[in-house]
Amino acid sequence: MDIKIPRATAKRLPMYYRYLSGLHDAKIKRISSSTFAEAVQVDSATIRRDLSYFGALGKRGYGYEVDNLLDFFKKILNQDHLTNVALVGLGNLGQALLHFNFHKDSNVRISAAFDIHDDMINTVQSGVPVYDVKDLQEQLRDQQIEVVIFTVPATVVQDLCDEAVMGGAKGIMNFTSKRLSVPKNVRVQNVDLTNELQTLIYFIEHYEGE
Amino acid sequence: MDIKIPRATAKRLPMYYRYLSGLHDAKIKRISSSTFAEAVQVDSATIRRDLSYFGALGKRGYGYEVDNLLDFFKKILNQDHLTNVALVGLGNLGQALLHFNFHKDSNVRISAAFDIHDDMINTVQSGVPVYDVKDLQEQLRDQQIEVVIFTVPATVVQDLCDEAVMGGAKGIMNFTSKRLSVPKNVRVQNVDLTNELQTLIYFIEHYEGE
DNA sequence: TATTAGATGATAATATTTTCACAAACTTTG
DNA sequence: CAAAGTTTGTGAAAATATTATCATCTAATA
Repeated sequence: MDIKIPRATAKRLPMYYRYLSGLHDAKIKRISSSTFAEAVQVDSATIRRDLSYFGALGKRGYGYEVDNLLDFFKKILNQDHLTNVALVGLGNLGQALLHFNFHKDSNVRISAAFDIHDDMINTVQSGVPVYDVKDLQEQLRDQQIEVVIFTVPATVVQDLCDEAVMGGAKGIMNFTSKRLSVPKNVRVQNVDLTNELQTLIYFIEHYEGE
Repeated sequence: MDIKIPRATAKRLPMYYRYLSGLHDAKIKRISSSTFAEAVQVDSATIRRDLSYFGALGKRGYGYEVDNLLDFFKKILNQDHLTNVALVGLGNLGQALLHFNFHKDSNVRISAAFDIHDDMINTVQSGVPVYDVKDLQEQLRDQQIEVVIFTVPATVVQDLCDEAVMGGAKGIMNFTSKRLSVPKNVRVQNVDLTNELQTLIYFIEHYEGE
């Protein structure tokens, strides 16, 4: 279970998992890498390669057993237990994420929210308790939350991030454009929407037809 | 201006632009690749390499002139004119994006929104007119919009995407977990939040300390 | 049971991206 | 103006990631 697989592969795993879930729900029992490939828009050779890092999961001349694969991914992706995460910043985006049902097919749940505004603090929004952002460190520690999502202004995110790390955070999802500096045992995932959009536009202009 | 630069580089450009904007506002005149590197968390050699694809933009023994670089990036990233985009689906996430001010420092503006609900259609939300999603193709064509953001349920996104493409869309930003199939002259950028979060959790569990 | 079509797993070949390391070129200073 | 100190730009090497190929192996069928 401690195999080191390429990052690029790791990034594709949740997508694979998602698709397999769908197949399972549709009661489809087997899948070939080429069919799989078409659905998730990844080359079939890449899929076989990705899966083979974990050992021989498929049968030659047959394909992959959906339920097998799914069980396997469940363990690999920690989908067999619930992961609680904290959400810091209840502006527009924060609110949207709060409503957004991660739990649905991902076993990830926002279990605590933080904000700076008095009228929010100590209320319950979409079933999630809202705490004062001042108590971030303390609450993370008490609730043993290791994953934190930041939807706050870029100007304050580094300070809050430092707090979170002191509270024991191991994973940060950063929606601001500020790049965070963290100890190297902490992982940051940046989701910069403006960035993505600009990249998209750049590609349209400069890589036309490819 | 038609130099083919690596994709990996292209993805970093908006981030560079953003950081340079900040420097400009702070009236900082010069920047070295190593300082730059620390701020955006990219190796300095990578930055120098990235910039060098566009020619010799820096001065040896001195660094890069902020305003020079910025002007350059403005052109490269089409920041010298406004790009209008359409937003399809005004659920939680859609609403959040509508409020979200892309325009602020990016010259990208949501100029049309689409939804299926009667009570939304023909209203103006956050200054943006909302149309019936039935008219997607027609409106995109009329308004010459080439970039479309989808924040709709995964079950309908492919159909709407087909409509958009017929309406002339060249770039799609897809917030669903469904991978879209499009003609190859159309570019898709996937932003799958569940995916990102699961990847983050995977990395925390399996790549501890690195 | 023998045969064949189909599909994986493994390996090899490419392609891409990052990093290293240093000469060349510039700035600054005395 | 010369020497000392910086910093770029880039060739070469290393690290990552993708794609192609093919020798098996399985399932199905006659």
